[in-house]
Amino acid sequence: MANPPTIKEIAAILKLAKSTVSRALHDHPSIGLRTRMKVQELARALNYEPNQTAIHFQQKKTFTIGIVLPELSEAFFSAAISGIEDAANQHNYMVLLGQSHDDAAREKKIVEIMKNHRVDGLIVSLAKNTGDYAHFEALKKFNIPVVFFDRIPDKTDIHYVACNMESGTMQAVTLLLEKGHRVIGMINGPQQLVATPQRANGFKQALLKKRLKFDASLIVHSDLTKAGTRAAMQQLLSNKRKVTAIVTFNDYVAQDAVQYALEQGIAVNKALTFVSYANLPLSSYMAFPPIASVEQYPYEQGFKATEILLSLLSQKEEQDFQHIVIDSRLVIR
Amino acid sequence: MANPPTIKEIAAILKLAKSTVSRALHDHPSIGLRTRMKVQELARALNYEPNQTAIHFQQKKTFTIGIVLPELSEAFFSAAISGIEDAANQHNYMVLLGQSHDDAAREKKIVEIMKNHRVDGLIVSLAKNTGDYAHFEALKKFNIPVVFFDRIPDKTDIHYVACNMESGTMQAVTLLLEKGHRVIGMINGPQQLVATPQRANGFKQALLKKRLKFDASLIVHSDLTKAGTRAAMQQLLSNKRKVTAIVTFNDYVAQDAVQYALEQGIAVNKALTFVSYANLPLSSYMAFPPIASVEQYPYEQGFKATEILLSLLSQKEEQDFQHIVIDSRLVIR
DNA sequence: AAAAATCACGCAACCGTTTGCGCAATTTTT
DNA sequence: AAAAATTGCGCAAACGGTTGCGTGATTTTT
Repeated sequence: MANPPTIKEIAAILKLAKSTVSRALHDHPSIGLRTRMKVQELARALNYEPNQTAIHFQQKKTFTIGIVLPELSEAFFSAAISGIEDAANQHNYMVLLGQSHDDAAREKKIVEIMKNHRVDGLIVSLAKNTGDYAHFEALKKFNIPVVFFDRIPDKTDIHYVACNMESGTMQAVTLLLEKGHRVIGMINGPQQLVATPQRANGFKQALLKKRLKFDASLIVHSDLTKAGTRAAMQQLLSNKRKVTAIVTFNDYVAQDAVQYALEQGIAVNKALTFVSYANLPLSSYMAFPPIASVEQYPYEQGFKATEILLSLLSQKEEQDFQHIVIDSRLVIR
Repeated sequence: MANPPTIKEIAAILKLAKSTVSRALHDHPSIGLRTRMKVQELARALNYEPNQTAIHFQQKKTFTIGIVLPELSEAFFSAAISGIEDAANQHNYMVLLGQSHDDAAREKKIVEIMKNHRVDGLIVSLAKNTGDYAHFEALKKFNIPVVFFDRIPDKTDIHYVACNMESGTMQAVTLLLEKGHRVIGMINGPQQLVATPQRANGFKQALLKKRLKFDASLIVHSDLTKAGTRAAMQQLLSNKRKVTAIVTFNDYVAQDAVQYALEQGIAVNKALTFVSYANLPLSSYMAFPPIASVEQYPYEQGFKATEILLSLLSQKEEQDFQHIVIDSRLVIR
């Protein structure tokens, strides 16, 4: 048939009311066993399937969650989305996708489109230049909960899942210290990312614990572009002290930093040792991989964020703001 | 407000009919300029946004395309999905996501859920054990077009986008021949994948062109697992002739093959040269990357598949089956 | 100035499903 | 056997838009 069968058609054939058919299909107790059976039988025979768009419209619920993140082709996010999709699927939710390409304006547009599509909730990892959260605030008024993960706003009146970079960073720096490094640099990320100060703190803590002085000039920042990272490297390598180890913001930064070092004729992981954060499950294939990486559990973050969102959706009342922090962990190669 | 403003509310405030408001918002010519302005002004003031679920229901169209593929965390597919999302977004379509995890049963379930959600069309890359296409046939009856990409069914009454491996393989083998290699092996993939014979053909063609004899024992097969690849390597290296170059099915296979070679004390890319297929955009970071890779254009495949799907959606009449073949191309490192 | 054409808007049905309420028929209670 | 409770089903409204058709008011034509 061109058009799928509807309840109305079933009702007409059986000479019943639409409402009766609807209830029969839902095993409503007020419908007699016989008619219930007849209806279900015919429905099966006709290959009837409820029109979800009608149901969504009527129930004001779409069983769809939107997910907005910077870049699907980044390994970290593709792992996260995998976790999101798995969790959603377990609860029979669908996943609507949108990538911001790290552009705040596009992120805003996507959020609005998703709002109009009436997603039940949103899972978001911020674009790196998102500074204004108005488009997310607006969702609260429409009763669309948002759960952030990884790249989260620096606020407390939100739900989020994140990985605490402090512990992992401490472990990383401690490892380097134990290996004898005394002048350790860090290429940190943009200031507006929450993870940036966390890394800096972990860095300082590790030094503090060993009663070593912290030298602020050893932490430089990259905007995560190749050029930004190269500039950061240049800055670090021109430090008056000789840097023998570097902690990079993530594996992409590590990539570019290592490349720069090689160009300068530096023996990577010998004269200059690298430690990074495992955005990439594939970093093990790098030609000069960092000697250790801080695992950030993208799949788990996505999965957990989705579970929180779904629980928010099932409770009618406002819930307390959920702040789930997964501890990062150093993985030594 | 708890509830978004509706057309009905605007109509009530302005003491107009719903229909008038609707038309005014759409700049329908039969509405006077003054009322049109007034309506649009109020709509803006109230922050009115049409309820898409209502529109979808009414128009029997959701402006959503479903996408079903094996594994989001595989680099190839995550690049493809990126292309799909970009193309869809350009046309104001949304993307519903589902991963089959290479399980035919799950694939079928996802397709059905998407059908019920009334996606306008579907983009699919098959699970590797999908042998039955009934769940896709069923969609035709519901007027939901499907475009396959990369992992496509072996049929002609479908739309698809794929990458022809023959040309790239020829280029790869030709490169090796020009470098002086005379005993070239190939680790090919499972027989049921369409791309497998294509690779074999490209291999033979390249030899033929140089008037060289083809030795069937130099093509071995892997089931794409690590063990399968190692067995294949063993088989190749025990050939009575000394293999000096190997073409591997993809970068994962290359990974395992290279590892095996290193274990055997073979100087990779010196005593034994590797060429592969770039499923991984990140293969450039491998410790011993193949000297060249056949690019398969996942982003472009996804993008093109989406464009085809959208064009199918815009034409009311049945269209001829689209078979787009993108030529693979050798990329030398 | 009367007839015709045009303009600007309202009425009502429709998309498919759910659900509160009402009511007749049947069964149970006194 | 009459009253009360229960059972099984139908009626109709509602969700928020879109659209064909009708109609009164205004403008144009002759």
